[in-house]
Amino acid sequence: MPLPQTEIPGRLQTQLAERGIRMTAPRRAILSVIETANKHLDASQILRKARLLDSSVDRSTVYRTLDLLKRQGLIDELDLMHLNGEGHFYERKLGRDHIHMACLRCGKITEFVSKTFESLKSQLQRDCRFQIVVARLEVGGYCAACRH
Amino acid sequence: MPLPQTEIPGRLQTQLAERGIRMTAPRRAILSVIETANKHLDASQILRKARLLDSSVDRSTVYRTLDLLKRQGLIDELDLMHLNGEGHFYERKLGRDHIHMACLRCGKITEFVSKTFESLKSQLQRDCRFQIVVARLEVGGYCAACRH
DNA sequence: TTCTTCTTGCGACCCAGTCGCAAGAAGAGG
DNA sequence: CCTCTTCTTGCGACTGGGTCGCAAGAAGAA
Repeated sequence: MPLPQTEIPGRLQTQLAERGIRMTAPRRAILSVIETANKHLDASQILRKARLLDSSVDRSTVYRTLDLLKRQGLIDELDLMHLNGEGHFYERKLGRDHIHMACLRCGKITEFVSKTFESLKSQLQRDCRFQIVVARLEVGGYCAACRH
Repeated sequence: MPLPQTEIPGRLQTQLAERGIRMTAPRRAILSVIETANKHLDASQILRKARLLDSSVDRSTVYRTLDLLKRQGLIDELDLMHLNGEGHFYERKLGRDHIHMACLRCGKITEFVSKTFESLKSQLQRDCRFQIVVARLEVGGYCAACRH
Protein backbone atom coordinates (compact mmCIF):
# COMPACT_ATOMS: atom_id res chain seq x y z
CA MET A 1 0.00 0.00 0.00
CA PRO A 2 2.36 2.73 -1.24
CA LEU A 3 1.88 6.43 -0.66
CA PRO A 4 0.51 8.67 -3.38
CA GLN A 5 3.02 11.16 -4.77
CA THR A 6 0.66 14.10 -4.96
CA GLU A 7 3.15 16.98 -4.82
CA ILE A 8 5.64 18.32 -7.34
CA PRO A 9 9.31 18.36 -6.31
CA GLY A 10 10.48 21.92 -5.68
CA ARG A 11 7.21 22.74 -4.06
CA LEU A 12 8.70 23.19 -0.61
CA GLN A 13 10.63 26.26 -1.74
CA THR A 14 7.48 27.75 -3.23
CA GLN A 15 5.49 27.10 -0.09
CA LEU A 16 8.04 28.97 2.01
CA ALA A 17 8.15 31.84 -0.50
CA GLU A 18 4.35 32.12 -0.36
CA ARG A 19 4.65 32.60 3.37
CA GLY A 20 7.21 35.37 2.88
CA ILE A 21 10.10 33.34 4.28
CA ARG A 22 13.58 34.27 3.10
CA MET A 23 15.37 31.87 0.80
CA THR A 24 19.08 31.18 1.18
CA ALA A 25 21.62 28.79 -0.29
CA PRO A 26 21.78 26.47 2.76
CA ARG A 27 18.00 26.36 2.92
CA ARG A 28 17.74 25.49 -0.75
CA ALA A 29 20.20 22.63 -0.24
CA ILE A 30 18.34 21.26 2.78
CA LEU A 31 14.92 21.54 1.15
CA SER A 32 16.18 19.79 -1.93
CA VAL A 33 17.57 16.93 0.15
CA ILE A 34 14.25 16.48 1.93
CA GLU A 35 12.27 16.64 -1.29
CA THR A 36 14.34 14.12 -3.17
CA ALA A 37 14.75 11.67 -0.28
CA ASN A 38 13.51 8.18 -1.00
CA LYS A 39 13.63 7.06 2.62
CA HIS A 40 13.34 8.61 6.07
CA LEU A 41 16.42 10.67 6.91
CA ASP A 42 17.70 11.86 10.26
CA ALA A 43 19.37 15.21 10.92
CA SER A 44 22.92 13.97 10.40
CA GLN A 45 22.04 12.28 7.12
CA ILE A 46 20.36 15.46 5.94
CA LEU A 47 23.47 17.41 6.88
CA ARG A 48 25.76 15.06 4.99
CA LYS A 49 23.66 15.15 1.83
CA ALA A 50 23.11 18.91 2.03
CA ARG A 51 26.86 19.44 2.18
CA LEU A 52 27.21 17.80 -1.20
CA LEU A 53 25.13 20.67 -2.58
CA ASP A 54 26.56 23.45 -0.41
CA SER A 55 29.70 22.43 1.44
CA SER A 56 29.47 25.17 4.06
CA VAL A 57 26.14 24.11 5.57
CA ASP A 58 26.38 23.80 9.32
CA ARG A 59 24.80 21.33 11.70
CA SER A 60 22.85 23.99 13.56
CA THR A 61 21.44 25.37 10.32
CA VAL A 62 20.01 21.94 9.61
CA TYR A 63 18.33 21.86 13.01
CA ARG A 64 17.05 25.41 12.63
CA THR A 65 15.63 24.67 9.20
CA LEU A 66 13.96 21.50 10.43
CA ASP A 67 12.39 23.52 13.25
CA LEU A 68 11.16 26.05 10.72
CA LEU A 69 9.58 23.38 8.55
CA LYS A 70 7.96 21.75 11.57
CA ARG A 71 6.49 25.05 12.73
CA GLN A 72 5.18 25.65 9.22
CA GLY A 73 3.60 22.20 9.23
CA LEU A 74 5.50 21.15 6.12
CA ILE A 75 7.31 18.15 7.57
CA ASP A 76 6.57 15.50 10.16
CA GLU A 77 8.98 14.33 12.81
CA LEU A 78 9.13 10.59 13.47
CA ASP A 79 10.81 8.36 16.02
CA LEU A 80 10.43 5.12 14.11
CA MET A 81 10.42 3.26 17.42
CA HIS A 82 14.03 4.35 18.08
CA LEU A 83 15.33 1.36 16.14
CA ASN A 84 18.67 3.12 15.69
CA GLY A 85 19.53 5.34 18.62
CA GLU A 86 17.62 8.28 19.96
CA GLY A 87 17.44 10.59 16.98
CA HIS A 88 14.48 11.69 14.89
CA PHE A 89 13.54 11.17 11.29
CA TYR A 90 11.81 13.55 8.95
CA GLU A 91 9.47 13.34 5.99
CA ARG A 92 7.44 15.77 3.94
CA LYS A 93 3.88 16.13 5.08
CA LEU A 94 1.63 15.27 2.17
CA GLY A 95 -2.12 15.07 2.15
CA ARG A 96 -3.03 12.01 4.20
CA ASP A 97 -1.59 10.96 7.53
CA HIS A 98 -0.17 7.49 7.54
CA ILE A 99 0.94 4.85 9.97
CA HIS A 100 4.55 3.75 10.33
CA MET A 101 5.31 0.12 11.07
CA ALA A 102 8.87 -0.72 12.08
CA CYS A 103 10.10 -4.29 12.00
CA LEU A 104 12.05 -5.03 15.17
CA ARG A 105 14.08 -7.72 13.40
CA CYS A 106 14.99 -6.43 9.91
CA GLY A 107 14.38 -2.72 10.53
CA LYS A 108 12.13 -2.28 7.52
CA ILE A 109 9.70 0.64 7.72
CA THR A 110 6.29 0.12 6.14
CA GLU A 111 3.78 2.90 5.62
CA PHE A 112 0.06 2.37 5.61
CA VAL A 113 -2.91 4.61 4.88
CA SER A 114 -6.15 3.63 6.56
CA LYS A 115 -9.69 4.96 6.61
CA THR A 116 -10.04 3.55 10.10
CA PHE A 117 -7.21 5.83 11.21
CA GLU A 118 -9.10 8.81 9.83
CA SER A 119 -12.25 7.71 11.67
CA LEU A 120 -10.29 7.35 14.86
CA LYS A 121 -9.01 10.91 14.56
CA SER A 122 -12.51 12.24 13.92
CA GLN A 123 -13.73 10.33 16.95
CA LEU A 124 -11.02 11.92 19.11
CA GLN A 125 -11.85 15.41 17.92
CA ARG A 126 -15.53 14.84 18.59
CA ASP A 127 -15.59 12.77 21.79
CA CYS A 128 -12.68 14.49 23.52
CA ARG A 129 -13.28 17.94 22.06
CA PHE A 130 -9.59 17.94 21.15
CA GLN A 131 -8.36 19.90 18.16
CA ILE A 132 -5.71 17.75 16.47
CA VAL A 133 -2.62 19.42 15.03
CA VAL A 134 -0.48 16.33 14.53
CA ALA A 135 -1.19 12.64 15.00
CA ARG A 136 1.55 10.05 15.02
CA LEU A 137 0.90 6.32 15.08
CA GLU A 138 3.99 4.16 15.23
CA VAL A 139 3.92 0.41 15.51
CA GLY A 140 6.76 -1.95 16.37
CA GLY A 141 6.63 -5.67 15.67
CA TYR A 142 7.49 -8.23 13.03
CA CYS A 143 6.86 -7.82 9.31
CA ALA A 144 5.45 -10.59 7.12
CA ALA A 145 8.94 -11.82 6.18
CA CYS A 146 10.32 -11.83 9.74
CA ARG A 147 7.54 -13.01 11.96
CA HIS A 148 7.86 -16.38 13.59
CA MET B 1 -12.64 8.30 29.94
CA PRO B 2 -10.25 7.34 32.77
CA LEU B 3 -8.12 4.22 32.76
CA PRO B 4 -9.20 1.19 34.72
CA GLN B 5 -6.92 0.36 37.64
CA THR B 6 -6.90 -3.38 37.12
CA GLU B 7 -3.61 -4.25 38.80
CA ILE B 8 -2.61 -4.38 42.44
CA PRO B 9 0.31 -2.16 43.53
CA GLY B 10 3.37 -4.29 44.24
CA ARG B 11 2.56 -6.50 41.31
CA LEU B 12 5.60 -5.44 39.30
CA GLN B 13 7.92 -7.07 41.83
CA THR B 14 5.92 -10.29 41.69
CA GLN B 15 5.95 -10.31 37.90
CA LEU B 16 9.73 -10.06 37.84
CA ALA B 17 10.06 -12.76 40.48
CA GLU B 18 7.83 -15.07 38.45
CA ARG B 19 10.25 -14.66 35.58
CA GLY B 20 13.17 -15.56 37.84
CA ILE B 21 14.66 -12.10 37.82
CA ARG B 22 16.81 -11.13 40.77
CA MET B 23 15.41 -8.59 43.21
CA THR B 24 17.64 -5.90 44.72
CA ALA B 25 17.19 -2.81 46.83
CA PRO B 26 17.62 -0.30 43.96
CA ARG B 27 15.18 -2.27 41.83
CA ARG B 28 12.61 -2.35 44.59
CA ALA B 29 12.90 1.42 44.93
CA ILE B 30 12.52 2.03 41.20
CA LEU B 31 9.60 -0.37 40.82
CA SER B 32 7.83 1.21 43.74
CA VAL B 33 8.24 4.67 42.21
CA ILE B 34 6.77 3.50 38.90
CA GLU B 35 3.88 1.72 40.57
CA THR B 36 2.85 4.59 42.77
CA ALA B 37 3.28 7.31 40.14
CA ASN B 38 0.16 9.32 39.44
CA LYS B 39 1.54 10.92 36.30
CA HIS B 40 4.02 10.10 33.55
CA LEU B 41 7.59 10.28 34.85
CA ASP B 42 10.84 10.61 32.94
CA ALA B 43 14.11 8.94 33.88
CA SER B 44 15.46 11.83 35.95
CA GLN B 45 12.22 12.14 37.92
CA ILE B 46 12.27 8.41 38.59
CA LEU B 47 15.85 8.72 39.79
CA ARG B 48 15.04 11.57 42.13
CA LYS B 49 12.08 9.78 43.68
CA ALA B 50 13.91 6.46 43.90
CA ARG B 51 16.71 8.12 45.83
CA LEU B 52 14.26 9.06 48.54
CA LEU B 53 13.76 5.33 49.11
CA ASP B 54 17.37 4.24 48.57
CA SER B 55 19.80 7.12 48.48
CA SER B 56 22.55 5.23 46.69
CA VAL B 57 20.60 4.52 43.47
CA ASP B 58 22.56 5.55 40.42
CA ARG B 59 21.41 7.10 37.17
CA SER B 60 22.60 4.19 35.09
CA THR B 61 20.76 1.72 37.29
CA VAL B 62 17.56 3.59 36.53
CA TYR B 63 18.22 3.32 32.79
CA ARG B 64 19.17 -0.35 33.08
CA THR B 65 16.03 -1.13 35.06
CA LEU B 66 13.85 0.73 32.58
CA ASP B 67 15.44 -1.30 29.77
CA LEU B 68 14.71 -4.47 31.69
CA LEU B 69 11.07 -3.54 32.18
CA LYS B 70 10.71 -2.59 28.53
CA ARG B 71 12.21 -5.89 27.40
CA GLN B 72 9.83 -7.71 29.74
CA GLY B 73 6.93 -5.78 28.29
CA LEU B 74 5.91 -4.42 31.67
CA ILE B 75 6.19 -0.71 30.87
CA ASP B 76 5.61 1.47 27.83
CA GLU B 77 7.92 4.22 26.70
CA LEU B 78 6.30 7.46 25.54
CA ASP B 79 7.48 10.66 23.90
CA LEU B 80 4.42 12.76 24.72
CA MET B 81 5.15 14.83 21.63
CA HIS B 82 8.42 16.05 23.17
CA LEU B 83 6.60 18.86 24.95
CA ASN B 84 9.50 19.21 27.38
CA GLY B 85 12.82 18.35 25.81
CA GLU B 86 13.92 15.16 24.16
CA GLY B 87 13.52 12.66 26.97
CA HIS B 88 11.10 9.78 27.36
CA PHE B 89 8.32 9.05 29.76
CA TYR B 90 7.29 5.76 31.24
CA GLU B 91 4.11 4.12 32.44
CA ARG B 92 3.03 0.66 33.52
CA LYS B 93 1.53 -1.40 30.77
CA LEU B 94 -1.93 -2.46 31.87
CA GLY B 95 -4.50 -4.35 29.87
CA ARG B 96 -5.67 -2.05 27.12
CA ASP B 97 -3.57 0.19 24.91
CA HIS B 98 -4.56 3.79 25.04
CA ILE B 99 -4.01 6.98 23.11
CA HIS B 100 -2.10 9.93 24.52
CA MET B 101 -3.22 13.43 23.65
CA ALA B 102 -0.86 16.28 24.54
CA CYS B 103 -2.08 19.85 24.63
CA LEU B 104 0.45 22.08 22.90
CA ARG B 105 -0.65 25.06 24.96
CA CYS B 106 -1.20 23.91 28.57
CA GLY B 107 0.78 20.66 28.38
CA LYS B 108 -2.02 18.54 29.77
CA ILE B 109 -1.87 14.84 28.86
CA THR B 110 -5.18 13.10 28.28
CA GLU B 111 -5.55 9.35 27.88
CA PHE B 112 -8.25 7.74 25.83
CA VAL B 113 -9.30 4.14 25.26
CA SER B 114 -11.04 3.45 21.97
CA LYS B 115 -12.57 0.42 20.30
CA THR B 116 -11.72 1.99 16.96
CA PHE B 117 -8.06 1.90 17.94
CA GLU B 118 -8.36 -1.82 18.62
CA SER B 119 -10.01 -2.34 15.22
CA LEU B 120 -7.25 -0.39 13.55
CA LYS B 121 -4.63 -2.62 15.12
CA SER B 122 -6.49 -5.75 14.04
CA GLN B 123 -6.72 -4.36 10.54
CA LEU B 124 -2.96 -3.74 10.47
CA GLN B 125 -2.19 -7.25 11.64
CA ARG B 126 -4.54 -8.71 9.03
CA ASP B 127 -4.02 -6.48 5.97
CA CYS B 128 -0.27 -5.97 6.39
CA ARG B 129 0.48 -9.38 7.88
CA PHE B 130 2.37 -7.50 10.57
CA GLN B 131 2.66 -8.96 14.08
CA ILE B 132 2.30 -6.04 16.49
CA VAL B 133 4.45 -5.95 19.61
CA VAL B 134 3.87 -2.34 20.59
CA ALA B 135 1.62 0.35 19.17
CA ARG B 136 1.95 3.98 20.15
CA LEU B 137 -0.51 6.65 19.10
CA GLU B 138 0.36 10.16 20.21
CA VAL B 139 -1.60 13.22 19.28
CA GLY B 140 -0.63 16.87 19.64
CA GLY B 141 -3.14 19.68 19.51
CA TYR B 142 -5.40 21.79 21.70
CA CYS B 143 -7.51 20.45 24.52
CA ALA B 144 -11.11 21.53 25.13
CA ALA B 145 -10.03 24.30 27.49
CA CYS B 146 -7.28 25.70 25.27
CA ARG B 147 -8.55 25.51 21.75
CA HIS B 148 -9.31 28.75 20.00
C1' DT C 1 22.54 51.30 -3.40
C1' DT C 2 21.16 51.53 1.21
C1' DC C 3 19.31 49.84 5.28
C1' DT C 4 16.87 46.80 8.16
C1' DT C 5 16.05 42.42 9.45
C1' DC C 6 16.82 37.65 9.15
C1' DT C 7 20.04 33.90 8.73
C1' DT C 8 24.41 31.78 9.13
C1' DG C 9 28.74 29.46 10.89
C1' DC C 10 31.13 28.79 14.73
C1' DG C 11 32.21 27.15 19.16
C1' DA C 12 30.82 26.20 23.49
C1' DC C 13 27.55 23.97 25.83
C1' DC C 14 23.67 20.86 27.82
C1' DC C 15 21.31 16.80 28.58
C1' DA C 16 19.78 11.94 27.76
C1' DG C 17 21.51 7.83 27.49
C1' DT C 18 25.55 4.20 27.22
C1' DC C 19 29.61 1.52 28.50
C1' DG C 20 33.55 -0.89 30.78
C1' DC C 21 35.07 -2.13 34.94
C1' DA C 22 35.96 -3.74 39.50
C1' DA C 23 33.41 -4.44 43.75
C1' DG C 24 29.38 -6.21 45.83
C1' DA C 25 25.06 -8.73 46.48
C1' DA C 26 21.37 -12.53 45.27
C1' DG C 27 20.14 -16.81 45.91
C1' DA C 28 20.78 -21.87 44.47
C1' DG C 29 22.85 -25.92 46.20
C1' DG C 30 24.96 -28.15 49.43
C1' DC D 1 24.75 -21.24 57.50
C1' DC D 2 28.42 -21.12 54.13
C1' DT D 3 30.09 -21.32 49.32
C1' DC D 4 30.24 -20.26 44.73
C1' DT D 5 28.46 -18.64 40.56
C1' DT D 6 26.24 -15.33 38.26
C1' DC D 7 23.94 -11.07 38.05
C1' DT D 8 23.75 -6.30 39.43
C1' DT D 9 25.62 -2.06 40.99
C1' DG D 10 28.03 2.53 41.40
C1' DC D 11 31.25 5.06 39.35
C1' DG D 12 33.29 7.84 35.95
C1' DA D 13 34.20 8.66 31.42
C1' DC D 14 32.11 9.10 27.18
C1' DT D 15 28.91 9.62 23.03
C1' DG D 16 25.63 11.84 20.24
C1' DG D 17 21.57 14.65 19.49
C1' DG D 18 20.24 19.02 19.93
C1' DT D 19 20.63 24.19 21.61
C1' DC D 20 22.42 28.88 22.23
C1' DG D 21 24.85 33.43 21.98
C1' DC D 22 27.30 36.03 19.12
C1' DA D 23 29.40 38.62 15.50
C1' DA D 24 29.62 38.49 10.49
C1' DG D 25 27.11 38.05 6.32
C1' DA D 26 23.24 37.85 3.08
C1' DA D 27 18.08 38.82 1.48
C1' DG D 28 15.23 41.74 -0.26
C1' DA D 29 12.17 46.01 0.36
C1' DA D 30 12.44 50.80 -0.62
